[in-house]
Amino acid sequence: MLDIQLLRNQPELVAAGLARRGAVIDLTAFEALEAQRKAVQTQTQDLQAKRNTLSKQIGMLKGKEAKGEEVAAVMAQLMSEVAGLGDALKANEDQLAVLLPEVDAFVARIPNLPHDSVPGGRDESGNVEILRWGTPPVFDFSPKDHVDLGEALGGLDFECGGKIAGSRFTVMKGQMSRLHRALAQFMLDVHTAEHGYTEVSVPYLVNPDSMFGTGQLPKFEEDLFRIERADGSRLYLIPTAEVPVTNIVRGEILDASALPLKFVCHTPCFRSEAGSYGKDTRGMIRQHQFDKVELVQIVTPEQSWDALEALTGHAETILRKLNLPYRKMALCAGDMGFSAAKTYDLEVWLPAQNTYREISSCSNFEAFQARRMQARCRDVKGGGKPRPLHTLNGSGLAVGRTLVAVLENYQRADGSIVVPAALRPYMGGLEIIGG
RNA sequence: GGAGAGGUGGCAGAGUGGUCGAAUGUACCUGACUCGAAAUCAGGCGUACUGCAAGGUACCGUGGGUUCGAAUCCCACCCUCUCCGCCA
Repeated sequence: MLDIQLLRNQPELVAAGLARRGAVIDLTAFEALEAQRKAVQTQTQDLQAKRNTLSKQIGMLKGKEAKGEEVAAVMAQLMSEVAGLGDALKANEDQLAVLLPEVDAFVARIPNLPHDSVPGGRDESGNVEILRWGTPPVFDFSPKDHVDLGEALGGLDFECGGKIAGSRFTVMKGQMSRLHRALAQFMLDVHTAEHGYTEVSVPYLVNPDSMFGTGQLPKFEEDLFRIERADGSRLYLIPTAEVPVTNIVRGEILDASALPLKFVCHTPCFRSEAGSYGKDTRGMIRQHQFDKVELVQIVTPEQSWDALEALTGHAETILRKLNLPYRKMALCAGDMGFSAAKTYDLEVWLPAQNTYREISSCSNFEAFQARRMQARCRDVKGGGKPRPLHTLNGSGLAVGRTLVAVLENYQRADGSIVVPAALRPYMGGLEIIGG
C-alpha cells in the first residue's frame, strides 16, 4: 500500500511514478472522495466530542446526587441536550462507515511506485540484462527437452498427473523424485549454512488478511486457489511462501536492532494460472503446483537496497554451484509485479528452448507490504516512533524449474543425466541417472 | 464433535454502567546518588488519525445492539486453554 500521506500531499508525483509502469490513477476521484471523508470525519468527531463532555458532566452530577444534592433538573436538561445530538451523530457515523472503507479500497488497489533505478518500459521487452554467467553447453547431438528425457527415464509422468488432478499436474517417480528432493535440500542447506537464513516451516493455507498483507488481494484473487469453509470463512492455497513467511511480522512492532530477519522456506506453491491457457502447456514449466525455496528478508528502511543485491546474490549462488548458465535481468517498470519497487529476475538457460527462462524473481517491496501488514520497527535507543519496515523476497530457487534446467543442461546423448557434483551428496553419491 | 474456562497496555494483573485510555506490579527509557554497577529515589513510558498549537477522536479479541454515557450489559462470530470423544 502506498503511503496515503504521499498520495494526499504529492499526488502528481504518485501519478508520474505510476505512469512509468503503465498504471493510471484517477486523482480527481480520489481528491473528491478525500474531501468528503475529511468533512464528514471532522464533523463526526466534533459531535462525538460534544457528546463526550456532556455525558461526563452527567456522570459528575450523578456523583453529587448520590451525596444527596438536588441536581435532577440540571441533569434532565443535559440529557435532553445530548439526546438532541443523537440523530446527527448517527447519520455522520453511518456516512463515515461507508467513506473510510472506500478510501481504503481505493488505496489498496494502487500498485507500488518503481524505484528511480528501475528502467523504463512497458513489457518484457523493456527489461535490461545486467549480467550473464556461464556458457550454454554445446552438444554433439540434438538435445531433448525435459519432457522427453523425463518420460524416457520413467521419472516424469504427465499423463498420470492429468488423470489424478488434471492438466498442469505432474507425477514424479524414483530417481527423479529424489533429484527433486535433493535440489530442495541442497538449497536449504546453502542458504542456512552459508547465507545466514533461518529455516521456517509455515502453513500452506492462509487467511484473506495474509493475502492482503503481501498484495495478492484484493486485486489478484483469480490467480489463487480458494477453499470455502462450512462456516463461510475462506482460506487460500499459497501461491508462494512469500505470503505466509512475510506475514510472520504482520501487526508487529519489531526492535530495529533485531533486524534484519532472514528466513528461508521450502513449500509447494499453488497457482490457478487463469489466463495463461495455451502458454507453456508442455512439461513442468508452468504447473498448478510446484515446489519453491523462498528467501524472505525483513529489514530496516536503511538496509533494504543493499539487502536486495545480497538476496539476489544468494539465489545466484545456487545456480553457480549447480553450474547452470543464467542471466540476471532488471525488470522494467511496466513488467514488475504489483507490490514491487524493484525486481531482478534470474533466467536459467534451457537448451531445448534455446533460451533463458525465469527461475527466480527477487524484489524489494520497500514499505509497500509493511504498510498493508502494519509491520513496523522502532529504534529503542533513539526513542523513535514506530515506522514501517521494509520487506524483500526472492526465489532461491523454483525447484521444479531447476529440475528442468538440470535435466536439459546435464543430459547425455543416450538420454541419461549427469548428476551435478553439488547434488551427489544428496543422492547417495549417484553420478548418473539412467546410465 | 461434546462440556467448561477465558481473551484488558511488552509481560503479569485489577477494573461489572459514569471525571477509565484504563489502578498496581514488572520490564524498558531519562535523570539523581556512585569511580562504575547493583540497590534506592524522581520523572517518563500503547497505537493510529487529526490540529500551527492547546487539544480532539478512535481503539480493552472481532462485528453488531442497548444507553445521555459501555472495558463493564445483550447478541453473533473468532481465537486460546482444560477435560471427554475421534484421529494422522
